[in-house]
Amino acid sequence: MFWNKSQIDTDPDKIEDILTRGVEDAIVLESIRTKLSSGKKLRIKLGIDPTSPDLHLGHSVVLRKLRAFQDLGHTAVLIIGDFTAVVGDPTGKSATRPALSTETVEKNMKEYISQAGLIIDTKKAEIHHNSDWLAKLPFSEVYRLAAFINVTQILERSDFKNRLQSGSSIKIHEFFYPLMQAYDSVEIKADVELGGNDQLFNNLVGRTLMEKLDLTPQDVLTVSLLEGTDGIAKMSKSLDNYIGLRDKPNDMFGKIMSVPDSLIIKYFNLCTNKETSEIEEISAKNPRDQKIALAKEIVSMYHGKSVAEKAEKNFIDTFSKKEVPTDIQEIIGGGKMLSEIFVEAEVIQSKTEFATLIKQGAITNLDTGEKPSDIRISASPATYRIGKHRFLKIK
RNA sequence: GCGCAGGUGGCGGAGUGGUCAAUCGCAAUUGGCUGUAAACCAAUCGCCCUAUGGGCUACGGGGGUUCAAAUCCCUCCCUGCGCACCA
Repeated sequence: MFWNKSQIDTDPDKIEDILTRGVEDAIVLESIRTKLSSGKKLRIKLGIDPTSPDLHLGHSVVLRKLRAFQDLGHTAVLIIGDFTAVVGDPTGKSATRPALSTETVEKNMKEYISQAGLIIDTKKAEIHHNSDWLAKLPFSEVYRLAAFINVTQILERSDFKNRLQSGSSIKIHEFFYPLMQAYDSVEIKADVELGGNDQLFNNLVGRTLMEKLDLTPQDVLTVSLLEGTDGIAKMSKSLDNYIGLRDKPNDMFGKIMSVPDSLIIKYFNLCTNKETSEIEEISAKNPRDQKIALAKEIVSMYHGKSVAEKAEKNFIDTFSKKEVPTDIQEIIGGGKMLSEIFVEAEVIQSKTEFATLIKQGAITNLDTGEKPSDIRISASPATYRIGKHRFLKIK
């Protein structure tokens, strides 16, 4: 057996799946196909933005794509953009992004890698910090490289274009962002670079730069961006429309159920391993059942099958049958005011909120079925429901 | 350095001496409808209290004028734009 060959899986079906599922752009498609079929071990680059440590399903899309390459035996090369994070990536932003401290970056990265481990095999991946080479690059070299990149092209990017038109500032260092990212590709000799579709431009600069430096230009494969639970904007923590990979099973299940119907199939395609045929089968069902299948599938992926089944049961009992969930947060009453206990348990923000909720009839004592109307009632042992999905058991 | 325009609640963005805890939109919360979807209707949306009322804190920071300031003055910090400097 020729171990150096046999390590790479060149199954045409798997290759087609990689090239199509969730893929937005493949440049150059034929080239990637050829590379994948060649049996050569490829270096697949993914740049990581170390600004936020919490991964969500949005991040999972590209990581899953990377995993697919790993499964065929290729090398995942993660580039931690520690150097670039200090600069601030202008992509998609309407304003200059603030720089991060190196300590924050390091802390974020540790967490990031640990969470990415839920999807890719981080032990087999090559991990680099781009400060390793970017920080050492002499200015003369930077200057030389900069001559390969055309500002007119960069200005075509809508984010820059908008800022230019509205008269807001664009700093020179922001122009360097694509260049730096491109240089990463040069440095690690990437065969294929992955990214979200919003990164297409940056990734293509990598191609250009490699070509100019007489390297084989990398190919670029971008995946679709995933909308968040609001169904409108790209999933992101700052918009609070995200489903975190580390979310508690019940939360995860609930959040997925709150995703608009129109996105169910997209979620299936981008976030799960379900076969296309299976997805088609599911799409024939009514939306609620589709979504339950989706939620169950995703929760299984991150928490295991049995936990997912429990989450499903919890969901159906609590919301469909309107029963009381089984695993409710518990707290000792100790004769305090109910409002105090609620604040203490962090199910509400303030006593003022408590008063509002009481007024609105949002609080129910599930043991007696009563809705307290007095703000100043004491916390006797009982189970309370606050609004639709907050529960607290007082002992 | 000079000039101009700004810094208001999670965001956008009104308000330019009292009627401002601050119009409005988005987001959020709650109730209704429901599939914890969407859409729609209604209400709420600084904090605290001895609670259809009262108090406190808040409009970049600090100080001042005034019976009274988010609103006027001084000062500092920050952001953007223009000019100058430099080349």
